[in-house]
Order: sequence, then C-alpha cells, then structure tokens
Amino acid sequence: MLSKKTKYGIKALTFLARQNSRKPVSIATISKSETISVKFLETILLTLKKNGILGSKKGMGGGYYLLKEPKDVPMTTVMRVLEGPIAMVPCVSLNYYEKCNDCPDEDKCAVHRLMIQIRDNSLKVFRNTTLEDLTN
Amino acid sequence: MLSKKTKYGIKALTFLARQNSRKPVSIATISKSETISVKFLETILLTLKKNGILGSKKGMGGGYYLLKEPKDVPMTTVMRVLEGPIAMVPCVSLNYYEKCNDCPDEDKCAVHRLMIQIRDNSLKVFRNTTLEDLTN
DNA sequence: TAATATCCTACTAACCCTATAGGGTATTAG
DNA sequence: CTAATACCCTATAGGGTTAGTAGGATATTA
Repeated sequence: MLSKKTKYGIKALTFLARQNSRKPVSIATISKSETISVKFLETILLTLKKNGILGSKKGMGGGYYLLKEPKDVPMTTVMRVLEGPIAMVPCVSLNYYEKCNDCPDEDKCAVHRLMIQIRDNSLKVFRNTTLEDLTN
Repeated sequence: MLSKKTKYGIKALTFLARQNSRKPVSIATISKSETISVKFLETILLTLKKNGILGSKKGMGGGYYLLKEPKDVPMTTVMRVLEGPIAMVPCVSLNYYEKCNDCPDEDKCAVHRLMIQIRDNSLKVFRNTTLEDLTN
C-alpha cells in the first residue's frame, strides 16, 4: 500500500510542477488546492526539502518551489525519498539491500526471483516517468 | 513491503509444488525445511486452505497438499489471498476498488495515472507466473 | 484408546502511520 | 523597529497492522 505521505507528496509536487513560474508557493495554498491537512503537508514538504527536491523561502511571499525542472525529476527519486525502497523485499532492493536470515541461497529462493521481476518492472515505470509527465 | 505472511506462504506453496506426489505434507515438515515458526505457518496454511488453494487431511499421515497442479495456480491468486490487493492504491484496484475522498476527478489525478501503470506491470508478472515456474 | 495432526479463536507485544501540538526562526512590509 | 507571515523542528498521541504465541477442540489412524 502506498502511504498517504507519498500520495500527498506526489500531489503537492505535481501542483508545483504545474505552476508557470518557479516562485515560492505557500503550504496553505497547496493544502487548499489538494485537500491536504496543513500540518501534515508541512512535514512532507520538509522532508522533500531536506532531500534536495524542493527549495524554500521563509517570511512573507515565501513558500516551497522546485529546485529542478519537472522533466529532470524522475519518480524513482520521489518514491525513494517519500516511500522508501521500491523493492517489496529488502533482498531485492538496489539501494537498501538486506539479506534474509532464513534463505541460504537467494538464487534458489522463489520469492526472491519473483520479486526481482516486480522490482524491475516498477523501476522501469518510475524511471521513465518524470514530474512533467504527471502534469498533463 | 511484502508481509512475512505472504513470503512464508509462497515458500510453503513452492515447497509443496516441488513434491513429486500430492500426498499430504505436515506443517512440521514444511516448517523445518523453510525455517518458519510452526505456529505462524499453521495460520498461514489455514487461510490458504480456506481460500481453496490447499486441501488438508487430519490425523496421522495427514497434512496439507495442493488442490490443483502447480501450473494451474497463478500468482495473482496467491497474492490476493495472502497479501490482499495487488494495486498500491484502492482507486486503481480491480478487485478492491474504492474511491478517494480527496480527488474529484480520477482521470486528472497524477497518483492515479502513475499507479495504474505500476498495477498493470505487476499484474502482468503475477498472471504469467505460476507455482510451477517458481519450482525451478 | 492413544498418538498424530489439523482446526480455531483469542491475545499480545512491537511497530508504523497519520495527524497534531507548540514553539522557534527567518524574512518582509510598513 | 515591529508586526505579520510562513517556514523549521521535535515530540507525541492514537489508531491500526503485523508477527508471533497460547491453548484447547476436533478428526483420523493404527
């Protein structure tokens, strides 16, 4: 299941990507437009900022803005920041690999081989989709 | 993330699929071979039975066995029984559809359109993979 | 009748997710 | 200089799910 955090995060990013200019947009504005709790959205945008996807400006006229052009933000990056690993099991994760404590031989593990296929397909989609693609 | 329940379930099913005969195999036997807690495995096999994937026999020489040939058990069925919906969000689920309370127009929702692609790719893999494929 | 093995429900401890609270800090306008 | 705006940051609470356990009931076989 996709977390609300990720869902809201993607919606907010898409909203920002749709803006004509890259001027800061306040949390309140995004919150209203996308029907997301202000406080919850605040924490989400903060993690997007800490992970180099958004920039911010404080004070009057401040808000959040994209650091890159929407076409240069692949969904792999967004998903990893918000949702964590793209793989369904740690033993097939590229960025967060972890060995299973059961399972002596990964190559012979049915779950392992099945989940590699799922991971590869998901990766293909996320890699080939940018924020720009989501604005249409 | 794939739940342990699903992971163990798939391993147990694969173990059963690898048997030459369709004679009952006891929980204890599967438990030892796959390093899964007996009690936990018990509940998993029970749900597989209740959902028509496994049959069982009580008493001495009893155990669980596949009701169909491995090649006739697609992973879509297994995943839905153990893990639930294949889709990452209810609004793109075929079997467990649910409308989002935010989001007035699904066709215009970025998350919706992205997750349909993920669902379609996962479905393709699960549909084209049977228990037999996992035994190799 | 004793041994084997599934059946079934309930329970608990741990963990994660969602959301909120409450104050701190930087910036801008007047 | 001051007030208003809006982000920054940490902590926490409540609810839900997951992983695993307990303990007895029931059916089958030898």
